[in-house]
Amino acid sequence: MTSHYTNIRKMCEEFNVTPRTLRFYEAKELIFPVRTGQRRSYTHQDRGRLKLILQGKRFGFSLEDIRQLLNLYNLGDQRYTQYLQTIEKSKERLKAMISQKDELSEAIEDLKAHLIQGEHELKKLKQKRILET
Amino acid sequence: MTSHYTNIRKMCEEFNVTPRTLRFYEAKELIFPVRTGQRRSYTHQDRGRLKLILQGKRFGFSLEDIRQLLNLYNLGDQRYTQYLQTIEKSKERLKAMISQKDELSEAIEDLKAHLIQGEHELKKLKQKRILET
DNA sequence: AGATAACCTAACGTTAACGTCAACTTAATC
DNA sequence: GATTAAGTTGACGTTAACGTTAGGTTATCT
Repeated sequence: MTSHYTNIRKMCEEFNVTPRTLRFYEAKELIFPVRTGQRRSYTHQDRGRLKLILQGKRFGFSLEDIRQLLNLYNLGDQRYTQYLQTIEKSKERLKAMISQKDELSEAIEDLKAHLIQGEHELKKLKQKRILET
Repeated sequence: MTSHYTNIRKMCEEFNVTPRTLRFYEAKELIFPVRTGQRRSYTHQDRGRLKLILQGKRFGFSLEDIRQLLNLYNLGDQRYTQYLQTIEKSKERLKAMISQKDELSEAIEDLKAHLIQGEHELKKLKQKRILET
């Protein structure tokens, strides 16, 4: 185990977040840096979690959603029933994500069509300007 | 033109939002119901806009983002230069949306893999329980 | 050792997107 | 015509996700 510790500053640079953000995520129990004296030391695990957190955020999950999702990645010492529940939950979430993706695809097609429309109009406007000059 | 007016109550039922929400969107200049006396009357246009607003929200656009996007759908009396700018803007947004979609797809694959993993573990746990009983 | 830099906690401030409540006006109903 | 229902305008409250001081501690550098 090459437990490679990082301080808060480096962590922030690496992921382009502020110290306040990392402390906030810790307060919300999303990451668990260890303490060296008073200072925080971030581990490999924290880095992995933070990556997932930022990814989750980018497509609109709340931190609370993400916290629950993160637990999916840390099973192993869980009890049987809890295990089942978690899997059920993540299946639901998967369904939600897929439908969100589908909706996004539709909206993209929609916007594309509008753009093509727009460029046609643009051509017409150009023509008119030439004729009027 | 079959200008079909609707009151706030029906509008809310139709789209499953509260009156407060509609008034809020109006204050933010996203919809423009006309007034019949003091009361608001929602037009066909408002309905179309509201539909787009709710769709936009579902994949994480802010109301301000949406307000700008909505202007895309109401060109026609615009001037040439503005037109160009708007199209440029929407192209950027389209790019953002596509990359968001791609990222979502990746995350979905990721989660799927984890689920499969999870169900394997589950089987193992089951076996173990049977053996232990 | 004294200054400076990096880190800490605690607590209040901020923005978006409404919720909630009070006090009032207009419309509908008995 | 009095009551009830529906709608209206403020204005203050709320939650999430941090930003922003303020004031104190610990390393590090000179």
